[in-house]
Amino acid sequence: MREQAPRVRFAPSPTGYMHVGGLRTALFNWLFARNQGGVFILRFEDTDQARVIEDAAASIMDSLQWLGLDWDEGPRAGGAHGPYWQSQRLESYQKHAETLLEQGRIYRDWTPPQDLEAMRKAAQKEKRPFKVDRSQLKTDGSPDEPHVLRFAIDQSHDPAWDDVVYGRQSRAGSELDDFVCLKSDGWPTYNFANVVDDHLMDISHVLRGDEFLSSTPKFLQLYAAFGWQTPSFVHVPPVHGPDKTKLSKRHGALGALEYRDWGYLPGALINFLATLGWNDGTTQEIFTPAELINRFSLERIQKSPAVFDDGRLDWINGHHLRALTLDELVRRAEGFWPQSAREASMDYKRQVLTLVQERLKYLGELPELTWFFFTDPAEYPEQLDMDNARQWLPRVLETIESSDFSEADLEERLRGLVAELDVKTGELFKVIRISITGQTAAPGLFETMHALGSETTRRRLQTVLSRAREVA
RNA sequence: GGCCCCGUCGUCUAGCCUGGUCCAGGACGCCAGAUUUUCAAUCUGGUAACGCGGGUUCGAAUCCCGCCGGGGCCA
Repeated sequence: MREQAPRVRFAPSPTGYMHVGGLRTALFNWLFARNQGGVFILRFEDTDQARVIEDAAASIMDSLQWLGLDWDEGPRAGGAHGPYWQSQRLESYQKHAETLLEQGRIYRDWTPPQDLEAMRKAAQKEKRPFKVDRSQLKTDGSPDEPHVLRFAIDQSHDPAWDDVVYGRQSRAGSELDDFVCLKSDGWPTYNFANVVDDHLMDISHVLRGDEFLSSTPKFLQLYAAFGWQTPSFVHVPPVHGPDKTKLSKRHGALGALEYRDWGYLPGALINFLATLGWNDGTTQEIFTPAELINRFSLERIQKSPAVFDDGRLDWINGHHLRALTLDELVRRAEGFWPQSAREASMDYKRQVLTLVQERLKYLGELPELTWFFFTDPAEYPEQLDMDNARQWLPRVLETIESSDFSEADLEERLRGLVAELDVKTGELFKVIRISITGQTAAPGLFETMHALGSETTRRRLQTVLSRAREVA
């Protein structure tokens, strides 16, 4: 155990957008680093050239930035341990492989890929586990001929470690097989590059998905071969889809930027992801990022997988939305307004936001919730009773004729009308509501009328009245 | 197929290490009620779980064993 501030890294492969599962791993790394006053490093593992996608890295960085997961070292940030792209560190891998080659811990293997494939198939056919058998490999040849560099597992060394999440882990050395470190084209495998970089970047805690649990023993042998100190390992359980398999793009798992575009708040998504597989032991459900940083601890990370439940995300997001000050909400809402709101004044939009704030689950709902504040309804739901409209709307227009259109005055007059007409409040208000909003559900009636103003309110009531008369 | 990991309400989880206070607590969802001009928000109540079987023990969600189920890695 080291005394210095921890150094952690998030090391995605830029092979596509990053969905919420990967994001949570990044979040745990970040929370831990910030909680401990440590260093959060971003490194791109782009050694699988065939799978690298051009804009993926940029999209991943944009996602992290949007969420506020700032990294201290990495692309765009720099740092003393760069470069932070594995594709730019090839020489280093070759040099380190060379070292182990000289020590006999790595050997050259000229076995043609098709031979290896045949062995694999044979094993499968005989239903026995496939394991690379050194004696069957072609280990002599000319260094000029294409070959791979393979790590020689020490079968007598049973790797063991104390996983921060999963506890004591160990594996028999005899179960491990010699793995490729450098491919014939000189590029490193994930297994090799990963270990070399974590060491060179002085990573103290390797916090990553639990799919690496089973390859960790191999890594441990590499560390030992190099004589390097091993970092702490913190494997985190996967995020599952509704079908209880690891969340993937096949589930339609969204990326952070899509949540951004739907109008989710970064703080809400962080709140949600942090509590997927971690909790602070209290019954608190809603956290600000600062609170999460304060309370985060590796000890309280779960062992079991957690299903991604978007209903819960909506609830959390609604909560964060309601907690926003009006100014903040106005700022966040920019870009989510319906087209028709373009000409509207800022004051008016503020007024509208006040009315819908407690109804919003995410900002993308803004158009459907507010369109009628900017556009006259063109059609009306069938719940609009035309007979009632024909009968009552003239009286409504009369009643509000001299109103100053303050909420209080509108309320007083309309409630008075209810008494006069001797109808149910809900019945009368329903006709008015539908007439001015085109909807059966809307913000409070007086607030809405007040916001729309006298002229618009009258015009809409008049329109419905005309229609009602036409029908009759 | 081999190896590894996991298993508390539909979902997120507390509790498990240090057995009794747990006929299992909180939250989302759902249902009902209150409020009420609709919707929402809010409040109140309800719904619902220790995978199964053994064992240890006066007593097990908690400890041990087996099984079953799910997931991951290798290929």
